[in-house]
Amino acid sequence: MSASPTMSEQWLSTLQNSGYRLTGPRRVIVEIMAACERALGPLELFDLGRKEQPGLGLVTVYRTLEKMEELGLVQRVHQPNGCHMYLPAARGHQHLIICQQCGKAEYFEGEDMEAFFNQVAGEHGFTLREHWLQLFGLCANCK
Amino acid sequence: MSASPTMSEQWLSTLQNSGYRLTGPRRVIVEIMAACERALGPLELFDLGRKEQPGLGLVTVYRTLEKMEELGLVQRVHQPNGCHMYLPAARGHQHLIICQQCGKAEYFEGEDMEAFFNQVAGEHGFTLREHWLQLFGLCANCK
DNA sequence: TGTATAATTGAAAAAGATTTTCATTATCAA
DNA sequence: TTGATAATGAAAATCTTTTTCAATTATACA
Ligand SMILES: [Mn+2]
Ligand SMILES: [Mn+2]
Ligand SMILES: [Zn+2]
Ligand SMILES: [Zn+2]
Repeated sequence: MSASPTMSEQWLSTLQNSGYRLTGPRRVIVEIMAACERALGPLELFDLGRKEQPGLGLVTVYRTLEKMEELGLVQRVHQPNGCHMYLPAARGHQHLIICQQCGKAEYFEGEDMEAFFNQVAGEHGFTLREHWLQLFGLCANCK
Repeated sequence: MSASPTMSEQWLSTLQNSGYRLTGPRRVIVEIMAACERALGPLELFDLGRKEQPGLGLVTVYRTLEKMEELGLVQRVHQPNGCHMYLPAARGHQHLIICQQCGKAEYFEGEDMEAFFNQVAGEHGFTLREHWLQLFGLCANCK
């Protein structure tokens, strides 16, 4: 009777099945991100990771984020200042609402908008290839 | 019989009326941006500007963009890589559709969406303070 | 018209975020 | 157990943007 695999175990399997090796630093980073409810920047993740893995390098954080993004495990959050933060990826295509105070992030769907976006693009003679929608505000706790 | 003021003359007046001085470098940057139909990055703007004003410094480009943004003359375009580009600002709140090939940008309205965004925020317990919507694709020329 | 003052300029240095290089170490298939 | 090779972290390099600073210039006003 084995318990259902945790999120971080799933992510580690995904990495391994994709040909990546499982290492201490990688495990720590994956475990933190898989359990994360708010957007984290590379430096924040680095600081959290070092508590578990003192020798951890910031480069490894960047490299692991890159792989997790490539595998669709995490997704980038665009910040107004240009820096990026990361969140566990939503399944399917979803959009984000992010608390400007504490970083808490939640996903929402917007199927109805996709049609609207395509229509707008068509009216301007554009072929739509990508879109970005993020809402910013204050979460229930922070307001 | 004076002709109606050009866009760049208007922008220069706005700068002057806001207490900023009119200088050669500033004029050149304003003239390029006011006539621009595609999103420009600071370095591109710098290269264009140097043709008119050989001694121009990149710092002055950044500083002038900052002032034009503050006065609502230009608006930032967020790029996926984190860097910023700039466009003449739309009047009122509009959204952008940008060509990934040539940078051509057009505005579109989305009043109907604002209500939807507020509803989404409310459902998640958030108070909405800002939103970002940008569409990316290929313009008629580029596809 | 000069002149004083404060704004503006560009070079250079600094700051930050991210990426690259490289020698060493660790994983894992055989 | 071992060997090929992936992964690591330190350090250096990149790239964009900001700050500092001494010299120059626009502009209000005498
Ligand atoms: Mn969407
Ligand atoms: Mn941005
Ligand atoms: Zn919050
Ligand atoms: Zn185009």
